[in-house]
Amino acid sequence: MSRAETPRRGSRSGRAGIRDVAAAAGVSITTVSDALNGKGRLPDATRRHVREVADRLGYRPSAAARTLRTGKSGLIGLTVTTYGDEPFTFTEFAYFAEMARAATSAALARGYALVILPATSRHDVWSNVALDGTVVIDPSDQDPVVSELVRQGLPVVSDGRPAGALPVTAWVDNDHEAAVLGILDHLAEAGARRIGLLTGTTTDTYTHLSTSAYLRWCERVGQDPVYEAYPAHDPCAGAVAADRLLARPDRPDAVYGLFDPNGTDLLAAARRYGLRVPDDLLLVCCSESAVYAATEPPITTLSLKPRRIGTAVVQLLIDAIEGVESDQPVEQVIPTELVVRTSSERRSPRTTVSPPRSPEEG
Amino acid sequence: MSRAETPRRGSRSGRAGIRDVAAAAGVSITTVSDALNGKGRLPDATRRHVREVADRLGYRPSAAARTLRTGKSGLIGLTVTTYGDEPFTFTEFAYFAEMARAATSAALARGYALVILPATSRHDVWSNVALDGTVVIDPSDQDPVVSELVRQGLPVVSDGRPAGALPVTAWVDNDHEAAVLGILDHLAEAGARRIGLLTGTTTDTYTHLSTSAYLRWCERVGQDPVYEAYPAHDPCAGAVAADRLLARPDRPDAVYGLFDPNGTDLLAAARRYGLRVPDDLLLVCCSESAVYAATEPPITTLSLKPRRIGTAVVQLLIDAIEGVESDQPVEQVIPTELVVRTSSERRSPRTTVSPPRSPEEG
DNA sequence: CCCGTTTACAGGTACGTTTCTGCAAGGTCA
DNA sequence: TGACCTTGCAGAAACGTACCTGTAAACGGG
Repeated sequence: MSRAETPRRGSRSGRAGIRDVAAAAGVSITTVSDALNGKGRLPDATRRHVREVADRLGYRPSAAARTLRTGKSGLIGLTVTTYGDEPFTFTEFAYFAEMARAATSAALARGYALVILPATSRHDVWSNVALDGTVVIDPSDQDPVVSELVRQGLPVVSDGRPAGALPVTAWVDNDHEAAVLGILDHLAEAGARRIGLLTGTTTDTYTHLSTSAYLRWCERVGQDPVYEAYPAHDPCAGAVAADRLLARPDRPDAVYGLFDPNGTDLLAAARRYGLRVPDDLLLVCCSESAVYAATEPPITTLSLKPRRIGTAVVQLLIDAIEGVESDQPVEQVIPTELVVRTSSERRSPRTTVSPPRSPEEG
Repeated sequence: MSRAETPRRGSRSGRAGIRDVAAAAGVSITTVSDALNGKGRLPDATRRHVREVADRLGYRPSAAARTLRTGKSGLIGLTVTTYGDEPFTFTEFAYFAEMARAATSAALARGYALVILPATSRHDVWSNVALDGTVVIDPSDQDPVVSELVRQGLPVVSDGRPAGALPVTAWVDNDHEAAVLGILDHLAEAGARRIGLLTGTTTDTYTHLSTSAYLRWCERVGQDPVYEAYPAHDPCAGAVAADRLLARPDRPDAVYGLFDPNGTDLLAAARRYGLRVPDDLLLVCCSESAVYAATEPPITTLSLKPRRIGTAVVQLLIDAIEGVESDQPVEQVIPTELVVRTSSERRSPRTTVSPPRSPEEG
């Protein structure tokens, strides 16, 4: 035992370890651990004493050591899709911010913290952080990150229905097709004869499902599709595409924009062409932003309820981390909410906001 | 040595450990570690061989063990102020989202990941995660979290000049006073005779500095202050306050709004009172949102350059974590940018829309 | 008074790395 | 040929915690 010679290195480092607490309290390491974690059989006197000494020394247990020992880190990954260098998506900016906020809140309420990680890892940041599970947003078809995580046995919950046979633990999504059909019916009811779509060139599930729902609706009602697609990650391209759409010879008398900024872009384009909203042009866009309540005129929006999605995703993930293993994937569909405002009310341009109408659910 | 009896537990768990790699490659643990980390003196043949075996086994080093051993986790905390249950601030929503995005990006580029943590910890999430340092946003006067972090010897960099004698390692901020003075001068030059302010009731540094700069400017030019304050975290209160401001008998002919949604709120209020912008009312607000480029009319905004702030904060923090200890606090002031649009141009109300801001940033 | 049981703790091992130290084998030079 | 250096690797000690396994002392019943 060369222990006697080493001069008690605990006090060297600034931080006090569990050993220092044990020595100061005159008990063993085990007793300190049990006292602080509420385990073992200790009289309350000892427990209090240990706790008090620990407080006095400013003892903070090492998260790394605890994680190594217990196998649980209390950390949840949140993947963000990246366009070029920047993480997060541009198009779903408010959506993502709201969703992340709800997810953070829900995670913290259950004692977990969120780690923001890029869907594509340049450096291997992924293996540098011990995760208990991961939330992925809109995973692509054969996402290598997801596969790797699943292979490691980590639970993965996705926001957005996984494309292909991606083996996620659970997923949460809206019924995008129903939402689009609901909007198109709403516009038709308001008197629209030719409904246009502002969509994206990207191949993500949201864009794809929404666009194909639009096309099927057109086919059903016998309308020629009128749509413009643009790279949704480019903030400038949206305004240009909105302009193109209204400049067409077969100009639509109603437009649904799939992305958050489309509302202002379409409104500005309509002004340039002298089109009055909603008299000459009905407008709806998918957005979580509050600005559309105060525009002139206020614009009808479809909310994907990111708060509920963020909360649900985290709850499912933590359940999978802690709880019973339900080996079959859990799927959860969150209803969307159409906030009807003046921009889509042709007949009676009231200024009051209609109560939110939720489309039928699947 | 009871080693011989224990039946090689490495293969039990799903994940392969460094021991399994060593055994499979026919070398020692040391050699595996050295080979994978580029340390030690090993011939390239050995290095390649080990790497290949590790790949074949799908070996991922345990982040917890590495952190425990090295003392570095590669994790940076990002504190968000909370109002009630929800993290993030409402008022600086776009600001925070942009800032967090830039911070995430900068951190990832240097091999670090961001952990979102609440400024107030209900559960002790803080001690459950091993941090190398922390970014705090707008720390309050005697922030207990910051004090505790500093006491632990962790570097802390704040977005926003620390109030009081908060011992942060470094901070980054705008020159809010100069920004406000610049805006007021700009409005006065455009012909404003009585400039109003839409401000907040909160006591944070941004609100306080901006308001007192306004008051001093009023004193200097001999104008009676005309301002309304509201709880900035309440999204509805802003519209009400904007209305109050324009309903006053001493109605201002120009208004600066300190918070992001103030632009749309003021514009809507102006419409209700039949005030034309910019003819009857000049408008400026502090915002990072792109919608103000497409409103009718486009609104002049002050950008606090959150991208640059987020990047700078992270760079300073990582420098402090890794680099030379510059024992004196590093202070960095980021210039603001006034994006002049129609709403503050009295003389020449052009109808051209300013070009949208391009994603690349200085 | 003795034995079984509970109480209150201590010892020691394992979690999976990194890294310091050691140690043969082979080469170089006087 | 012996002293000495370099190369190529292995052994083993930490890092700080949690928990399993002991084990004395106190206690109660017969």
